[in-house]
Amino acid sequence: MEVRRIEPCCAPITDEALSAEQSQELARAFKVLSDPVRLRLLSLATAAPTGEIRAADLVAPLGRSQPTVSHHLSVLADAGLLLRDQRGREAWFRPVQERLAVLRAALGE
Amino acid sequence: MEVRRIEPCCAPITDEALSAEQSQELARAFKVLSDPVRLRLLSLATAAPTGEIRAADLVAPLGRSQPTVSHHLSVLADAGLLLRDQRGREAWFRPVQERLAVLRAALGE
DNA sequence: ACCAGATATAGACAGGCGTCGATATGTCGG
DNA sequence: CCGACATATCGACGCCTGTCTATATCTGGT
Repeated sequence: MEVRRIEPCCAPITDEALSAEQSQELARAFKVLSDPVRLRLLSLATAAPTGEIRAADLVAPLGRSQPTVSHHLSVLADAGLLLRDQRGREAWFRPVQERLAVLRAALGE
Repeated sequence: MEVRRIEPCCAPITDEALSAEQSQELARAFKVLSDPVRLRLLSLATAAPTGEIRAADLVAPLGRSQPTVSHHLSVLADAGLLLRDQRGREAWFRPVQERLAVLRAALGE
């Protein structure tokens, strides 16, 4: 999907007009959030009691195949929204609040 | 694109896990923001001195055809992010801050 | 009435993306 | 070592979406 790490790129879109490059970068970021599976993964990671989730535990609740879940986790990790922690053969993920904050800030206020 | 009016649908994704339906609705909303042309239209509307923009004035700056611009304006209007004001043969648009606030709230805090 | 301007609609095309099954890679336990 | 488990990668398929040209619709002025 051509995912890039989400970085602060511009003033809130309520403040001033975006350049072509800025709008492209922001659009890429929002595209990461534009899939229901990824949003659920993100919310499940945040809602987890321990603050982290294991990839294998997500396949059943999401009703998607293991490769599909793995794919979406990679997209979220590439964007910096999830931090991957490999422990032996298991992959654990925890959310990175600062990345979400970047997008929230881009929406104004 | 199956665009629906953006409405408050759920607690911030930082607070609790999303249901399948909630994640689908949120994903639809973010999909509207996942295109650079639409983000620019939105920011141009907000940055306009008078607080509104005319469709015809957006074709040249965006470098897209008139039908393409018209299409994206419709998507934004269907989502409720822009309010359409038809004046004779001209179409004027003004941003609706509350819709953006809904998405900002969904990102937490 | 007519013409020019502004916008919307229709249809077509290409590229992108989510999804899957099959398979590879890597890891732990016995 | 070897088998079971966890995850990643590959290749393919189908749908969705952004884009265009061409055309229709509507409005305002002359």
